[in-house]
Amino acid sequence: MSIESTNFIRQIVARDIAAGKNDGRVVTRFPPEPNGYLHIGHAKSICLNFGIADSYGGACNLRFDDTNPEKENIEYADSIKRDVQWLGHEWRNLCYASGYFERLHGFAVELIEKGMAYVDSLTPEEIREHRGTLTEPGRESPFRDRGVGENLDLFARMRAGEFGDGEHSLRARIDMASGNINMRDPVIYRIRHASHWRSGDKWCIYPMYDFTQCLSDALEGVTHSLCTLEFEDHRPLYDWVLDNVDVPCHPQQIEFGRLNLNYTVMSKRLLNRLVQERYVAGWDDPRLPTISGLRRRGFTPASIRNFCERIGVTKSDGMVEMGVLEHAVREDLDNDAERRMGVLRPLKVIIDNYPANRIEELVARNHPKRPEFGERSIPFSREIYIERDDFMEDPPKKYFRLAPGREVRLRYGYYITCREVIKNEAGEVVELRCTYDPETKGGTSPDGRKVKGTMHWVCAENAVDAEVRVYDRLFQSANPTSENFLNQLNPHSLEVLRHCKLEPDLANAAIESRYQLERQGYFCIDADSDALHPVLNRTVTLRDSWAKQAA
RNA sequence: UGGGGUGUAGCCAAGUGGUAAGGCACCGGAUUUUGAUUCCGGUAUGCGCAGGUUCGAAUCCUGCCACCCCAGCCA
Repeated sequence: MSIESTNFIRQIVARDIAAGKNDGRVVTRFPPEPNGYLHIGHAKSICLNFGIADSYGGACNLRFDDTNPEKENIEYADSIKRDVQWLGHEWRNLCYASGYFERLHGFAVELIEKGMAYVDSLTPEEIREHRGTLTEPGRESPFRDRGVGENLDLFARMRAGEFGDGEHSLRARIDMASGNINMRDPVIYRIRHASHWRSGDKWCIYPMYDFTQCLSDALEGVTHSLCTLEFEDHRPLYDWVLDNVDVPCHPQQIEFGRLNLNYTVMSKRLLNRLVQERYVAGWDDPRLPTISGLRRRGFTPASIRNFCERIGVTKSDGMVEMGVLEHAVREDLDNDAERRMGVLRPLKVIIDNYPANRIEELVARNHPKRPEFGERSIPFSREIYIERDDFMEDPPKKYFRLAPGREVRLRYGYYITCREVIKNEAGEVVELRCTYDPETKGGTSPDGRKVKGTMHWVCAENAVDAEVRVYDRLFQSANPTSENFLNQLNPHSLEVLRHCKLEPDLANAAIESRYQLERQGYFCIDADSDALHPVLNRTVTLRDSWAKQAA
């Protein structure tokens, strides 16, 4: 059920193909920096880039934009590859900006030779002072007019390691008076005596983003270089570099709005803090909007792809409601997940007129609408568990679950009627005594009498004891800001339920397999499970019009 | 007082001069052994605001307003 939308970027690509631009080729790339884990916002970019390549017979590269050795590492790079693949995409080439370091250096030399770049010996602070402000032009560096020979010599010595970090930098010679601050002689190389996760200690000068991105794109023959809105005013620089150096092609940068999702944060910096400072259990904490977190939570790749398709791609920066993502998983899992029964907050029910030693097997469908999913048998006996919420001693109007004297249907089981309520000394209901109607096996009565409620249940004797982790939004605020986000954490974002009772079939469920627990929601078997003790994550609840009505 | 963007329903989003698609959410109703799913129906006399052009404007013009991004040797 994948919808292929059109959007302004696809229109540009289609138009370019029709016009014969780039000989009709389409090459895109997804260029993450390996300094953190991917999140749902990256998924939007991944789906866009790979999706366009797919539908126009092109190719998409995965390229690590690894020009800042101090922040990057291989763990991040590995996680990125894993996540892209899990989402279901295949890159044509696996590339690294660091793989272009030698050629990038050559382009820098070319710029110097043309008098379009110079070695500046101002300190970082002085450079900042010279840059001017948003409303005032910058001032030229006293080193701006150094001769080509001197620049070449200094740049060579920068590379050779003769200088310390920050002593010199290489700057593009553009326009210190430009209204666009990115054009005020941007630094394109800096000295950093740091070892790089791929190139080791080979380099002590590293190219900056603006110099690297456009040239990497050109070297890979990228036709459409898609990035987010904040790079819009870098585009003149992107084009300047490509226009002034001898490259095989000139990719077109196109910007789109990044994804914002309410009740969560998407910034890598903030996510990193949540992980490093232990507000969550790791990058794959199911409460996080990271790909690995969503995966552990039970989201499917298809649901994420459909979500990305549905929210569209535009230049307006909007805030998408979490409900859209939730709808996407429900839709996918409703179709694909097998059904089981499980009781999260058990209440014991004893069926007085059912023989004490008898256990019978009842037949349940694994999916209400897909017979090919088959059937399973579930045990039934005198003692069962039902959900505490499914009983009320003094029910409100329109409540059609169990109550004193009421008859309900046990799904795939019998009709039972509540005869007696057993309480402890504190007055809490601890047990129900019921009777069943032997004529209603399977859930229908020969006399055709109607019962309003159908409830899930689990046979007490054979139930599997499980831990279930139920999640709520990580933040209480729809739009947590970087200043207040720690204060906005939702203290109830994780609730661990122990001694939940599942039907026996679930004892052997595979890690990462997904089920619908009928009437409750979709759940995913967590990696913390062991043979005796499954752990489930609740991905999302079912829609619940009763909860809405009761509230 | 600089530069670059964006404004269509509660949220996303089509629309490219011919009379406001679709999705999510929401509200009705039907079916239902999951209060689920599914199915039907409803929800902008209105497109940031004000003028103008035109037989006709969300689309073109003018002026305003609001919001977002930019002053890392981060990406």
